[in-house]
Amino acid sequence: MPREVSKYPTELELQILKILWESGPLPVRDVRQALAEREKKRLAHTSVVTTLNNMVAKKYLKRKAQGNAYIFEAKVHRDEVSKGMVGDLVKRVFDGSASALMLNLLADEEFSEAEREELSQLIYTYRQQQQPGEKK
Amino acid sequence: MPREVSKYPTELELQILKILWESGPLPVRDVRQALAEREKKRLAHTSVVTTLNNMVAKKYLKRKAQGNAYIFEAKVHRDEVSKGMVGDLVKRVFDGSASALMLNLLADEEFSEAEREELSQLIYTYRQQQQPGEKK
DNA sequence: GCATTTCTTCTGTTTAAATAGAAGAAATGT
DNA sequence: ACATTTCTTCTATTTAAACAGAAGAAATGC
Repeated sequence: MPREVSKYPTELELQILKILWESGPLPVRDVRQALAEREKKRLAHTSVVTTLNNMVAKKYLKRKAQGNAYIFEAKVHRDEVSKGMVGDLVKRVFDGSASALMLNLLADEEFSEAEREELSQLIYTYRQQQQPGEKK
Repeated sequence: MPREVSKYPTELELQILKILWESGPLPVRDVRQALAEREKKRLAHTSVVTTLNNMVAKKYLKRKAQGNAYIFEAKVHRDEVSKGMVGDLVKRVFDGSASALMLNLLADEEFSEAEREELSQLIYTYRQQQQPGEKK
């Protein structure tokens, strides 16, 4: 059995998703240009087309005709993708423990004092949202 | 240009690393058995061998002769790998913002009240370690 | 009117990863 | 002694992903 289809976007797919999340529906040439400018990724026009069509097949994008060409638009939301990818990492690397990931982040990442302040604030915020006995 | 070698362990490689991190140096058959038991992954003996040797080539593992066979041992530490993979995710998905990942985690993951308590504690702990003016 | 540009669809190449079989060396049981 | 088990090394197969070129339709410049 060979490599299976990845459940989450690949590197290039993610770069394209980011472009479309930020700059709405775009035709191929604009996606290509954004890849060149923002990711320093210089691809042939047809390479971008192929990838975009693959992404439509994978349901990451939808496309609609505009004049004689197509424009492509993200069909998945940024938050679902992030959530899925983080969840996957938590499962695979930290055996399902989100706290373990937190710990790793706190220990390794360089947070400024301001950021640490913000983070503990956030924890309190989310804590208060979760009332005792609340379901779902 | 085709797929490039991933800088971080693939799924199977990670499963093997976890086995070796926890159960020290092991011969092929024990790795194979652990994959079957713990990951429900039932591979031919030679498949495991091939992967282990690839991992030696990638410097993830080292092997040494024991009697007529080899035993394999993790050469990379769990923390470096976790750190690398988390850092990669932060960079690719959250454009380098670890706080954005934190926010995502807090918003999406189901933390218990006790875990939230523990997390805010952790933030304080790490904050205190970082003295003003401290370098590195 | 025709050359040029602009798209699209189809086909093709290359490599990593996943997986495994064949062949052979060496130790082992009886 | 020799069949069997146990390892190893080498070679092979399959597919996804990352590209990109060829061919053709259709709009556009002048």
